[in-house]
Parts: sequence; structure tokens; C-alpha cells
Amino acid sequence: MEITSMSEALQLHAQILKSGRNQRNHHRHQHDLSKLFTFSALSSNGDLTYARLILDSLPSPNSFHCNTMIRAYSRSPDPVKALHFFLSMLRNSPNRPDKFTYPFLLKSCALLGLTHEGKQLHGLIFKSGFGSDRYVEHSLIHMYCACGESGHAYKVFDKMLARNVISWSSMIDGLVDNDRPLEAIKMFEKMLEDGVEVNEVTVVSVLRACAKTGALGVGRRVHELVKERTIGLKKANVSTALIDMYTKCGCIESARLVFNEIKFNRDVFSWTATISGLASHENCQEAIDLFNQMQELSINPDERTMTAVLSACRNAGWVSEGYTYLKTMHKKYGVWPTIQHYGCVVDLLARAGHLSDAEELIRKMPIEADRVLWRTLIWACKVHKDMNRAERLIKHLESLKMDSNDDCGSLVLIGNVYASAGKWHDKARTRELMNKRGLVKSPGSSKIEIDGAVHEFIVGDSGHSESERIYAKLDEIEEKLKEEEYQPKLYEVLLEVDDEEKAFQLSHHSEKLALAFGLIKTSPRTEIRIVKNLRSCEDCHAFMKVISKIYERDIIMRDRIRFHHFRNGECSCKDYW
DNA sequence: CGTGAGCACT
Repeated sequence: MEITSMSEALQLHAQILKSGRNQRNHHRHQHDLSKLFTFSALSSNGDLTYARLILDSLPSPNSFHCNTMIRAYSRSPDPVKALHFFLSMLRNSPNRPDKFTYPFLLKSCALLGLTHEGKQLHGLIFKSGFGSDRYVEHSLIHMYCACGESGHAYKVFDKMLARNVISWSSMIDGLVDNDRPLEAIKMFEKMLEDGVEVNEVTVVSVLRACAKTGALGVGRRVHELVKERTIGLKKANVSTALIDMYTKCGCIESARLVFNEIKFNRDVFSWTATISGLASHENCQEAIDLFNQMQELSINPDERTMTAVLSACRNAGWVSEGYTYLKTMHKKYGVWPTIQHYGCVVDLLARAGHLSDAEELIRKMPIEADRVLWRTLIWACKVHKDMNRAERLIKHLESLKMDSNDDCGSLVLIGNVYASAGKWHDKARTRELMNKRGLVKSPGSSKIEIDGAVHEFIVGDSGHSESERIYAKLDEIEEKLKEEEYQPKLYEVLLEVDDEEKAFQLSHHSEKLALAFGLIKTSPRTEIRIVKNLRSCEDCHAFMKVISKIYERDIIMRDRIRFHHFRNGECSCKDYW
């Protein structure tokens, strides 16, 4: 009989203590201890000291006990203890690791991003002969991807003799997490070709890939597949992935449709995905209405729901509403504000021009500001041309230890702020700093999907096979813009060059290349969807507005922050961004 | 006794 409750466990423990010294009951005693250990290790909520105490009191723990302990540690808040325990087991215990041991250890490495330790385990696995166990192989794939080593994951995957749906799904999901959504989609297509059954886990992962990259066509096909084969059709996780895919691919109507179809299977995640999607598409009032409906159904918002709500306020410029949500969210919804929430509200205040209030909020908030938050504020200073504040904040940002590649973003922003004020010397200084540290800024890139294939354009790109036609199209556009007396926003070029060169630079921004390609490749009057990795510059934004009018095209552009729907010369954001 | 999974700040 297994133990199923804490009271049973305590009872058993009392019994063990009572009969502890009775030699005749030795086997019984052992058995009870073992049961108690298993229960306490598996039911513990993170604190494993009790389980460990019992384990250490076992006269001769076997490998099952060791594995159970490792599993418990790997799922605890401090998974590194699994590795520590493993090392002590290697040194002090007669038990050897087996094929059950490794998945737990690899999980710990995955959670902690311990590449080096993961590789060492891989070595042990190879030597011990467990390397062809499918569970171990899947754990290896997951570990490598979680450590950002998708190349090694591919190697494990390629060497597998018998791949099943889990092998493929692990690989696809890992690629998505490694910011390789296009490879993930390719994997998925190969999987279909191979005739491997697709399940809801696969579907969720490939939809995440579509969401990241804006592959609406692929996403729609996956949706069809889900309906045809009824793969988790009513599961909330599949619906959420579909909603998120549609919103991030710029198709808020389809997202709404999915959300309406699952009326009776909604959970906090699907509500949040929809609220967040509506907010990013400028349907801020609808987002807040949904938030209220959700509460009427007694579904409690979580941290991300509140982020979505605040981001609706931010995109709409509702300063006092957003500030009130932030101040009352703990009392009303039981959610303590995190850095994301402060980030939204700081952006909300700052973008509305309340720079002092935004700065004060950062300084008074109970958690430490991260670089993203300072950058948000500095960006707003640039927008509102408050150079004194910007320079003061830049000094502060620079004083923070810069050690990750993420700091590239800080230096780029700092350089841009200096450049926009004509301080070329200071700009050059940040440039040198980047070179010295070997930081390479990620270039502007835009993606557009044509007939199910995603094309990516980098700023100044001439590598595309149809490059010539694209540049010819841009020339044609330029002529038409001249007729419209369009003035390029040369001040957006933050280089010390003449106006002609500035105009040239502007005309090669990645979203314009993608747009020209879209105009060539799609039928008249159809929508064009573009996904950009950074924030669009003012010139590109104005450019898209004009193009939407003269070419009679709806253009839906996703930038790093939100969506812009251009139609007939106007943008859904009403130029508030 | 073990493998893969949904929504957040620039």
C-alpha cells in the first residue's frame, strides 16, 4: 500500500519510531522507511530536508532511492542539489547511475543552463552505454537546447535510430527557444514528410515558431491540421497557442474567432493571450472589457494578465488608469507588481511626457530597476528631447556593470541619443566601447511570408535572389513619393553624413525592402504583413502610411512593441508610439 | 522511478 496523505505518513513515522529497535521486524521496518522516504521526497514542496533525513537513515539505500532523491532535487527550487547529490553518490555509494538517473540530472542542467556539466554527463552517458536509451536522448536534446546549444541537440537527434513524436517535438520546441523559429518550421515540415504522427505538444511548439516569425500561412495550415485530425482541439493550451499565433501574425480577427469558439474551455492563459493581443493591436478598450468579463467569471488574473492590462493602458496612453492598476493590483487581484509591470507604467508615463514622474517611479519602486527599464526612460527622453535628463540617466546606465551581450542594446541607445543631439564625439566613444568589448549590434531585420515561405531582409540587404527587382521597385516608389512631395525624415539617420547619403540609408531599411518585395509578390489590394525585429524609425512609419494610400494596400507591421495597421494613409497607432 | 508543451517590460 502506498502512502497517499501526510497524516498517513506521520502515522507511519510514529510506528517506525516505536518499533525501531525491534530486531524481529527488521524487514518490515526497512520497507516502511522506504515508503516514507518515497512519499516525503515526492510530495515535498521544495524543502527536502525531511526526505534527506529519512534517506540517510536507511541502512542500505538502493539505486531506486537515489534516483528518487535526485528527481526530487531536480524538481525543487534549487535543482543544483541534484548534481551535488549525484556527485556524492558517485563517491560514497555503491549504487551506480542507471538510465533512470540521467534524465533527472539533465533536467537540472537544462533548468540552470549548465552547458559544461551537461556535456560531462553526456560523456558519462556515452561511456555507460545508456546513450541509446530514448528517454536519455530526449533529455539530452532538451538539455542542449535549453543551454543554447542547438547544434549539439541536432547531433543527438540525427544519431537516433528510432525517432518518435517526442524526439521531433523536443527538437522543434528547443529550436523555438533558441530563437531559430525558421529551423523549427523546417523540422516540422520534415516531420510531416516522414509521416510521424503529430500531437498537441508538436502543434503548440510549431505555433510558437509561427508566432515568433510571423508565418501566418504555416500557422493557418497547422490550424487546419488541428481541425482535420482533432489534435487537442478543445485543449486550452492549443487554443492559447493559436490565439497567440494569430495575434502575433497580425490577424487579430482570427484570434478573436478562436477565442470565441472556446467559450467554455477558457482558462487564465487563453484570456491573457487574447487581452494581450487586443492591446497590441490597438483594441485597448476591448482588452479592458475582456479583463472585466474574465473577473465576472471569477477567473483570477495572474502576473501576465496584469502585464497585458497595463500594456493596453500604455498603448492607449491612459496614464491615470494604468497608474491606478499598478497601485491597486495587489490589493484587488493579489498580484505583486514585478519589473514587467513597472516597465509598462514607466513607459506609459514617459511616453506621455511625464518624464519626472516616470523617473520617480523607478527610484521609488521596491525592486531594483533593470537595464531595460532605464533604456525605456532614456528612449522617452530622446523622443521628448529632454537631453539633460537623458545624459544624466546615461551616466547612471553606464555605471551599471556591463557584462552581457544584452548591453549592446544599451550602448546602441546611448549612441543614438548622443547622435540625435549632434554629439558625434560621444557617439564615437560608445562605438569604440562596443568594438573593444566585441559587441555586435543586431541589425534591423524584417520578415515577410510569401506562399508559406518566410523571407528575411537585413538592412541594406542585397543578397536576396530577387534583389534587383526589389531595388527597381524601390526606385519606382521613390518617384511616386516625389510626386506626393514626401519628405524623407533625414534626422532619423544618426550618422555624420550628408543628406544624400542619409536619404540613401533610409531607403534601405529592412522593412522597406520587405515591403517592396511584398508589393511585387502579392496580388493588388491584398494585405501585406511585415515583422520587424526592432522599433521602426519615424521615416519608415511615415513611408508606410503613404504607401498604404498610393498603392491601396493595407499594411500590417509588427515591430518590437506592437502592431501598426496602415490603411489609406493613416496608422492605427495614430502616431502615438 | 524517466522524455517534449500555451500568455509578460526595450
